[in-house]
Amino acid sequence: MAALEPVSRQSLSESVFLQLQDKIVRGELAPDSALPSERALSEALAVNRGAVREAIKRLQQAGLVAVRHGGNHTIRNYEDEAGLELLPSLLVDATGRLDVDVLRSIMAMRSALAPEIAAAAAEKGGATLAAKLEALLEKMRRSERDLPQLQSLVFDFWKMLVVGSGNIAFRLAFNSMTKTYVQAWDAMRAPLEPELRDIRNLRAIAAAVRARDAKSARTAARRHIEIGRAAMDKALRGYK
Amino acid sequence: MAALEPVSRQSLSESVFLQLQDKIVRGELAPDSALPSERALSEALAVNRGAVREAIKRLQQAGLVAVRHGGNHTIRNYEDEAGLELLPSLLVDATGRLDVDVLRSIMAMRSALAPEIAAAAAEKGGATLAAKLEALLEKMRRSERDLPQLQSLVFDFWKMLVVGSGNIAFRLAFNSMTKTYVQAWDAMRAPLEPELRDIRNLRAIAAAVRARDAKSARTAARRHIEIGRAAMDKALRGYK
DNA sequence: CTCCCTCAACTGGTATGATAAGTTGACCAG
DNA sequence: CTGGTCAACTTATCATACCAGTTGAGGGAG
Repeated sequence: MAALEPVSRQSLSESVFLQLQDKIVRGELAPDSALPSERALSEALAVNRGAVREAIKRLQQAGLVAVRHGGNHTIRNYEDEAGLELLPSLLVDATGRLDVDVLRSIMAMRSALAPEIAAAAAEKGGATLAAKLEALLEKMRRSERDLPQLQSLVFDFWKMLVVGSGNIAFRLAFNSMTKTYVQAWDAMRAPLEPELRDIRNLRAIAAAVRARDAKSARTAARRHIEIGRAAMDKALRGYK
Repeated sequence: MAALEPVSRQSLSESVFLQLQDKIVRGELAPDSALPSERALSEALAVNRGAVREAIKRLQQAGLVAVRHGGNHTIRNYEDEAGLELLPSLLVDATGRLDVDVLRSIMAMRSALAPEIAAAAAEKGGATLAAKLEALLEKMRRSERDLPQLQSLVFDFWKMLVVGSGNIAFRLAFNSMTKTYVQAWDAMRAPLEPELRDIRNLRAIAAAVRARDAKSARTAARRHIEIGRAAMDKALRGYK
């Protein structure tokens, strides 16, 4: 039997939040325009005002609306105000389609961060971290035929590097990126296959971590990531 | 008379959110432990339950607590779950003191992103963007004696590059970083002065944008940022 | 006529109490 | 040990007040 998953339950405020967020991100609610009053929203959405307020608090935190006591809430320009945590909802629209521009943006960000993450991990790392990485590499060797498994292991490899880097900014950014990846986890597998099969450079990173050689770690990571980026570029060619 | 600022008014749910967030980030509320019930919290904090719920919704979105209907909410490990938007509250504690480890992390992240931002802007850019950058450079030349003004202009320069890069991931990450910077805006001015006065490399970036020369833009940005990083490292030495 | 004040009619913010729905653990029957 | 029932928690939702800030229309003073 296939793995069972918890049934997804969505709270009312969650639904309201997602619906409003979507309308804002799609531009259906224009920046600087006023949001309907809370009372009007609660009536239009057929929920109580508390649910609307909870949703709006989340929109406020996400930087999508500005709140002002006494006046209507206003839509903010998310490109200027939102943080990296908005990326997942930009990558896929309501129908589940991927936005290729956003995907390209993510690949560029990956290329920027990965080498420095590897370098930082190499500086901080040492034998303990290297051993864990090597254990993962061994598992990868045995999963050559199982691409999904390989994908998962490569992800674990990077997570380990990120944690090992001891850099909280990298780690938080990685978390944000992770939430974005899961949206496209399956879709990215095939285009990224060349990178997933490039164990050689991952080995080089692990070796560099063991040797505390930041420079080698950086170049190996750059080479590794560049494989995926080129492959993805090729797959995306012709999409605008 | 000094510039007046709007008095800051904080809603109840805002206060509750900040207080709980602080306790979680400081480890006072341990990961995987249960949050007091909403009713208990509203009584302990002497606010109505709606305010507590609004705060908890925000904590949930920030990845700091897991919400479960019927059971107590539980604290999550923010290092594994939170996104980049948490960085500001990690940088300064409740008393306003900066965390130097976090500051170092931010400097590393800056070093990773800036060169790629400049490169992407150079690829996309062209004369229009270059003209705007050059206008900023001219203003900088006239603000040599006014360090705060210079700091603000250099920031604008980078913002322009980020927007010009056309990369939404870079832009959102920049927004998150910005919210972090403002917390330490004044404190960072002196340590970063050597970087702020390094107009030469900024000129090189602008020229590279005009020439659509991504490679030159990248190296100039790297050189520029590295000046600040080295200066900050020096200023932070001995703080560990 | 213009200016300024007042106030009513919006807006969001807070408070309270009731009810529905989900979780947990104790207990008991088979 | 298994499965069922139930009581005592919890969060989720709802309805209805009332407080507080903002805005603009209207009326009176100059």
